[in-house]
Amino acid sequence: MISILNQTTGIRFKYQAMKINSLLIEIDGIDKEILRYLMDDARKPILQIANKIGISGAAIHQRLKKLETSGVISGSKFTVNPKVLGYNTMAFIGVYLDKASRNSEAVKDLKKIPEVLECHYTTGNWSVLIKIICRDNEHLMQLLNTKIQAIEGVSRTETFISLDQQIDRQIQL
Amino acid sequence: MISILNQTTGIRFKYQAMKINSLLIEIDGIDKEILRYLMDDARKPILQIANKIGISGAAIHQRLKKLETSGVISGSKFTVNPKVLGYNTMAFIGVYLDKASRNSEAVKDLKKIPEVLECHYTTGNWSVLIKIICRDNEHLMQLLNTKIQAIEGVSRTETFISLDQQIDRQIQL
DNA sequence: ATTGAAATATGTTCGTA
DNA sequence: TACGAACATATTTCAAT
Repeated sequence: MISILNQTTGIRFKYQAMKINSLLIEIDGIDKEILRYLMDDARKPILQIANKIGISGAAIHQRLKKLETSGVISGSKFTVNPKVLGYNTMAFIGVYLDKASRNSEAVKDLKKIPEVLECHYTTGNWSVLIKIICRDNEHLMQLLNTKIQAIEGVSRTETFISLDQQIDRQIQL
Repeated sequence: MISILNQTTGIRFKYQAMKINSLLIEIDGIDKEILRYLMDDARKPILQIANKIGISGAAIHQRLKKLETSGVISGSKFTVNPKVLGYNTMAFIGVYLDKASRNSEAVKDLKKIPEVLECHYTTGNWSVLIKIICRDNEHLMQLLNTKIQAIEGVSRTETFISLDQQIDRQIQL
């Protein structure tokens, strides 16, 4: 067990140290290498990864199981290209709620809008910042006027259209 | 080949129709159902999906191939949980560039910062809006002071810390 | 933690409707 | 498009180190 000494007060925070230990998972270089392959392609065969890294497939399999049970891997997803389906306009919308306490109800309503991809409870002027995908500007306008502004407690919105997403990636290992 | 008749001019726009055809991919209900399963879990066995939907595995396989070659599916990814690795602070940063023409160089520099997950060229006050993942507030501060502000052309930034990501999903089919 | 080999499960192709 | 059966790959387990 690690304890941290506060230099000013002289008090050791053992509780704090324990909390940090229970949350933080350590992964080594081989784990990182395995994950780098699978973060790029979830269906990459274990044996191909094994050959590239130079350990057996069984070892990779065992490490992956550990990474799953420890929660490092939270799942796998097929990624769909919205543009091919006709969704060309991405936008960020800063939403003002007249009472911050309305947040949880507002989020429930936002979840019902399929075009809403992300919702963040943020510091700063807005109550929440949302990311949204629409077919075009007209669709975006309709959403703002008939869905977002219609949510109880929403007083005002500020919209930023993403003309080009220049970076899109996960955490780098 | 489809041609579109302009009622006013009487001219048929074959070229336009072809262009629309090449961009917009139509997918039917079965495709959507297959994708819904795989967007949730890229490693879900085809035969399990086949049983749930009520068609053969070979048919699913054939449809998936079509969805891949048409570009509807852009890949598959293992998703890593940043919190478990000690990355607890997500933030959005609005970046002002003193010249809009600096954008492409600035993006190159931003790509070199591993903590930057997204970068959007947006309408509105900022030149770009970036999404970033950090270990904690101190790490965020260091990044702002030593990496982001150090990029040539960056005049000012506005930071919004995400205290809680309440929605995180792909386009809904 | 790692291995190779065996056992099981899954993906892919192909002839046919 | 869809099917089922045959075939090819991938995964998981296991005994041993």
